[in-house]
Amino acid sequence: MKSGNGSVSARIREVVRTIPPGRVASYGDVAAAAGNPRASRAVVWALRSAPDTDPAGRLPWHRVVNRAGSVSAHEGQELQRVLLEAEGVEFGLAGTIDMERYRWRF
DNA sequence: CGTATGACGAGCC
DNA sequence: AGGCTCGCCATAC
Repeated sequence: MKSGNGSVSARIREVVRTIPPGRVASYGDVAAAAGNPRASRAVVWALRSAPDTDPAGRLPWHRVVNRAGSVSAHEGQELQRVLLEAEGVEFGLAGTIDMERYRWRF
């Protein structure tokens, strides 16, 4: 089954949808908002599997970065960065985001 | 139930 | 700074 709804993964996706444009959140933040501050890997799994399960759900996965404020996407890191910059998120020379400034507070 | 996967996080060297 | 190990979690098979 699609890992279905009602599951933690579904909850994670909802949390991610809560992140407004121009804001970012770390995997750990999303996990915490979903109920488990240590389930960052569950978030990875959820986002890793979600795209195909919610083509219409448009999950703003690009707003989720690692704690260091850098893009860890397995692919499409450029796309992720472009999308974020388009929303107003600035990247440092090291390719990192100022989490203190753009981190979304749930 | 045991093993493997995954875009993490924190710690250690 | 860069790289590796271990811990945590949810899901799939």
